[in-house]
Amino acid sequence: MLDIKVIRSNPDAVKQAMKTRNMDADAIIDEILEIDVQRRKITGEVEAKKAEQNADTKQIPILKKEGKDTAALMEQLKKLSDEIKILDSQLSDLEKKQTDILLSIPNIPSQTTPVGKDDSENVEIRRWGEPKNFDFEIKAHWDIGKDLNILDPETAAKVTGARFHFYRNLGAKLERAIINFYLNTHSQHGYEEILPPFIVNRSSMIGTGQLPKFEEDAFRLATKVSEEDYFLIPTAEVPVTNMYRNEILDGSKLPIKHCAYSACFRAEAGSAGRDTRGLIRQHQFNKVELVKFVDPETSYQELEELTNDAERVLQALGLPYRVINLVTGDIGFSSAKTYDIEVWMPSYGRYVEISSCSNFEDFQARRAGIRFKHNPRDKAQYVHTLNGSGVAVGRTVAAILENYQNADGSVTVPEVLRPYMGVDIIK
RNA sequence: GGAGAAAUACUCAAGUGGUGAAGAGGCUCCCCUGCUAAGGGAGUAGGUCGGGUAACCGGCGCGAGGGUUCAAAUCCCUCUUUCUCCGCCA
Repeated sequence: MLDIKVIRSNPDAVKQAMKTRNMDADAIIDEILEIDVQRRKITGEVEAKKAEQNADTKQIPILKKEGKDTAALMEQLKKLSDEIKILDSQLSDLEKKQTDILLSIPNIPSQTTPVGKDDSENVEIRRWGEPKNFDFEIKAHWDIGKDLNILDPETAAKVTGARFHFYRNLGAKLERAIINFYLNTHSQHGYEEILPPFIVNRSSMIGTGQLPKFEEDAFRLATKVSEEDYFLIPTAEVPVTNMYRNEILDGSKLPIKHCAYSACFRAEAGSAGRDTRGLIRQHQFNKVELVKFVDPETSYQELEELTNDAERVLQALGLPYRVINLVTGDIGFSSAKTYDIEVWMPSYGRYVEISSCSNFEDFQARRAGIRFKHNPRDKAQYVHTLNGSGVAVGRTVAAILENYQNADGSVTVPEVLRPYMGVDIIK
């Protein structure tokens, strides 16, 4: 959420920033400014009346004690009270409108995010590893998985529906090995491991920016567990970031770094027909997420380090990848700057996203109320939040099956995973 | 799922409709002291919103949201969480 004060003091800059996201927000910014003027005017009026009410109300017990008649004063105060009620309800309407609009405006891109229309203009930052040249006809991971009897989407289609998978045998074991390898690696590099709930309430979804705008992408539970709406998490970012919702953190504890495994659930509402085969685009997939809460002054340095931390596991697996800097027209709703890490996928003949590392600056922190103080007497200020996949597990399986496939249909297990798997080869 | 109790500041905790939400611990500062402890004194309701160049002024704020009332921590309703007991359960 943007700070209304920023919009108030610099509306043209905000409008311009939204244009770089391919969003014409001129009308909505003008509307919110008008609401803001109204809101502050009525706030002044109602607070003056409340001050008067408070002062006069205090007179009543004094007058009563003196044995004087309070009927006239009480009648007068009744009128004042009615006026306050009317103004209060106008005010809460305006506040709600203002908040609704603020929640629907995306973050302002960082100055270091390149301006560009769409993903075709994303800027490649670096590459690691060399895509392997195969001297046989390569197979896509879904065919490898089927032939080795380790991936079974057909049974999942019967049991659940499209875009779900059963993993079997060494496939299941490979997925589990990768999760363990990722968590072990990240927790050795200063990330405290978290195993979060996979269901969150509406406030948490708003806190990280999935709601109110993208409800159609989320799985909402139809069964009522409580009065609150419950959602399946689209990423561990949601529960882990919201761990500190409405808290004031001790500044000396920053940066706080967490890694978390979770299953992730996405409706993929707008992606019908895309990546329908294989593990690339599923309604449920596994991911290890990295989340950081940092001092605003260090957040861009922290983004570089977080990206490096995600890259580390791909390097250890020997999977070729590249890092790209997303342009303003391609970054996500809550992000100010995003690096995507794309892994080489032989069957696609190109790099495919396997991690997305973002600095949200104070956008999520303001929504979720996550602040810090260095000193108890300081004014609390918003932390900067960052997160990145470290990395997507299902896509890692796809990349391993394809990049490590052999002419005989078997798949070599990357060396770092062998202690977890107990085998060198899947055949 | 059933029954009961609770939620007030960093912690503990008093407060059954009325002018400033007690008190204690802790913390900060000061005094005393060669230093530390003990002792003495003062401060300490966070936070947020609005106004103001500022000092400051005002509103809100007792788990959350509504309601009653001139006035709500206090009365009523709904919800959330925690605890105790019963039932069920991996």
